[in-house]
Amino acid sequence: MIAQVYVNTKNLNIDKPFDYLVPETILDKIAVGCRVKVPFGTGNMPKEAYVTELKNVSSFEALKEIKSLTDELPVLTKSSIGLCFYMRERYFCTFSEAAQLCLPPGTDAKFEEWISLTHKYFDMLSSVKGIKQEQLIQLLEQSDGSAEMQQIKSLLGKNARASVNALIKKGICEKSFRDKRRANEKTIRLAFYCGEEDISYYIEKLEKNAPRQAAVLKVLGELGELSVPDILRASGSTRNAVESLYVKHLIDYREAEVLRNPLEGKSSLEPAPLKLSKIQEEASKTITESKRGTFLIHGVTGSGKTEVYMSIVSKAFEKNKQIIILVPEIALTPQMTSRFFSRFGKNVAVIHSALSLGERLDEWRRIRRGEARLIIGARSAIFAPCDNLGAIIIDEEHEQSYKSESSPRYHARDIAAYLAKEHDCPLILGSATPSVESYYKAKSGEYTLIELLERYNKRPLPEVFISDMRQELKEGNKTVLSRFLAKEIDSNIKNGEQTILFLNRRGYSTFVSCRECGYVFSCPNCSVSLTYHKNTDSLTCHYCGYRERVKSICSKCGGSRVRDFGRGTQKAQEQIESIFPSAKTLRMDADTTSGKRGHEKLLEQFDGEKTDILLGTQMVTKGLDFENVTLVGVLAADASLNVDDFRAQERTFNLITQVCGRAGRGEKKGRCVIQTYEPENPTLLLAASQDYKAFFEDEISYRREFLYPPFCDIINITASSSDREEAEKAIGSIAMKLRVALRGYDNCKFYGPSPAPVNKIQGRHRMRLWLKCRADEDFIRELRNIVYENPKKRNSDLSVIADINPYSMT
DNA sequence: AGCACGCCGACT
DNA sequence: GTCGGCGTGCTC
Repeated sequence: MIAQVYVNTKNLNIDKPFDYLVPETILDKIAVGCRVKVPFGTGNMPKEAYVTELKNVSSFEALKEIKSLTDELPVLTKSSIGLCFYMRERYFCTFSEAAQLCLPPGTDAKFEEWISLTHKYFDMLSSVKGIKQEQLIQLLEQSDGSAEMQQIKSLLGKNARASVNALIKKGICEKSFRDKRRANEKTIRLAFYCGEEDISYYIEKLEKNAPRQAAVLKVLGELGELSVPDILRASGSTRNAVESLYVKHLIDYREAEVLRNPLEGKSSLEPAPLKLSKIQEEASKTITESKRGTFLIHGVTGSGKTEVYMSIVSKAFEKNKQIIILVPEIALTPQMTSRFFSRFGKNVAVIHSALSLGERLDEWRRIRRGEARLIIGARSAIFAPCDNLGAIIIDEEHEQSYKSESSPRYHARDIAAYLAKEHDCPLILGSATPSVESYYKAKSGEYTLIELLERYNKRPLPEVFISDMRQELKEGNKTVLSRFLAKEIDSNIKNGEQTILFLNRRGYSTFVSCRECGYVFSCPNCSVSLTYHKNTDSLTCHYCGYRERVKSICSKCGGSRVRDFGRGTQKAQEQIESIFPSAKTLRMDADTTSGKRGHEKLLEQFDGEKTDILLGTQMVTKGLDFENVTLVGVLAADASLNVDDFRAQERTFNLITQVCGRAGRGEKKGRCVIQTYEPENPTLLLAASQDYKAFFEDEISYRREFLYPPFCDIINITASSSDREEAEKAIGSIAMKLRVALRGYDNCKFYGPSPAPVNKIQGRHRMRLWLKCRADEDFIRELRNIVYENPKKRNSDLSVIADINPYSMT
């Protein structure tokens, strides 16, 4: 038998099928989707590879043999193999880069090459020639006869391999390979009864003279296999007693894997019966009865989307199917997951960023075995190894976090669409503010639109006020708070109600500049302005981490009027604390929520302690649900409105909608204050009246007129290299070929090539070419050919990245 | 990528 | 002669 495999590599040159002979020993075990270890290349270096096909003939003659089988059972399902090929085409990545996302976490094999001295090396030393060979032998002698190839390379430099080979030929050295795995499944030793007679026979027999041993057997008889500590706890016996039973061959041990369930210890509550409103019931019915297709649930905050999801899950469970629910990482709070856990108990697998590698592996295995049937997780959970999907749900589908910003640059929505089609199951998108793309598809009939526009408890939406900050400035108010907002906060503090303030900036201020010449302190590596951090009194680059001390003298003109510009959360906190000295204020941003559970801890603090004001960045806009919050303030709506991006209006609308959703979730009515220097802006006005449909109509006509998604796809091609000329040359040749090749396509528009908005990151020069087009299969294939046939110099660090419908153009 | 092979100049 | 730098082609 012959196996066709793809090797584990990021290199496109070897990302193609290779054939290997299947050895007799694994003939009955090997299957498509298994990982194998194969000798690869002239050096026969061991490499991990994925079996994609089993066959009887090959067009190659000199086939090598597979070295060993890694998995007893296939790790890649048929469906994930198809998905990997799809991603390989669409996202310009290798098969194995795509496969990595589908595979059990932390189990990829890394191989080390070790060189050691042979037993008889001493007799051959006379044949050693040259300094390098002597150096190598010296190294090996000093390190107990063997060393890792990497170490040898760093000592001997480029021709290390030649010297090693020479010594191997002479019989002085030999090479071997060791493999390393990151997260092996944790195992535990279980004891079980293995006597010949019925267990009660021995219990009776031992009762008199060895009551401890009898007790052990009793426990094993009742509970089956147990770990030794568990036996001792349950029987009150001793280690000696257990050992004696082992010597008597009445018990034996076996290794078993331990599942570290992250939900362990959390109580499983008796689920309240699922009560659906008529509208919810109808929504759920529409979806479950039509069995396939894409559904967009436009559900305002508090309309009870979650109940609809639960009902869909229940129905899928009845048919023994699995379900994936994607939520933004930030929404994976215990608050939210415990609702699903209390209803579906041990069937739930939750995948979030705070899990350890081992915990992730355990969850993966539970899903693969079908023990976990409801999978809740962020973006990458879409790759959960389900072979029996009954539905995929993407909550808050407009969220940017569903787009991967590193290779493979996929969008979870696209992957979900592919999988839903493969498994012939429905895909459900849910949002209070659907992405313009999805809503357009729903309106044009490609998706089925389901509207849940009534708040569950008929509670009114918060009242929204707009504060004109120009007026404030004119009248001498230079603080971050308008007088109206300040008054509202004050009355909230007096009433013992809580306030959330949202500021779309991080750190102390955005940038530092000289007021005399206008010079902006920027990063020497990345050409972006540096951000001032007060706690370290330093300027930091948010791209590369570069840091410098703050200077009081301008480095360009020598002027002394160097000031920070804009207001960040730290500065706002200071001002707010001085305006309300008796109030308790908490700040929430990337700096204060770092570390495991940092985010969670902060929220507990806000909920539990008597905190008046929560001040923060993006994080405060999402998923927080506190009854006592009755006032929400957007300190600088302009900050997100004036970003150089065609989605700026959409983002601002979403943001304000979400922020407003935080107010008045309890009995009391909420208020929301939006501060801006542009109070007549239509997006702000529509956001204030919470009119999504009107906003959509505005936005879609703008997208149509200026040709933006959904009326086109955007493809971003970035060439970067530490050699600026090389990056320029590469992007230039791609541009030229693209222009020729795409002449036949309508509606293609080129922009560039030009330096990318951030034209240097970590010493690499970045050139950008982007285009508007229809990214269908043919187009992508053509693009793939052009991007990758680009001749690359041997020793260059040139990289060319293509990104379909990126969210960030930096 | 990582390796071998082959070609060329510098030096024991 | 031969060591070592570098360009080219191949990996089942």
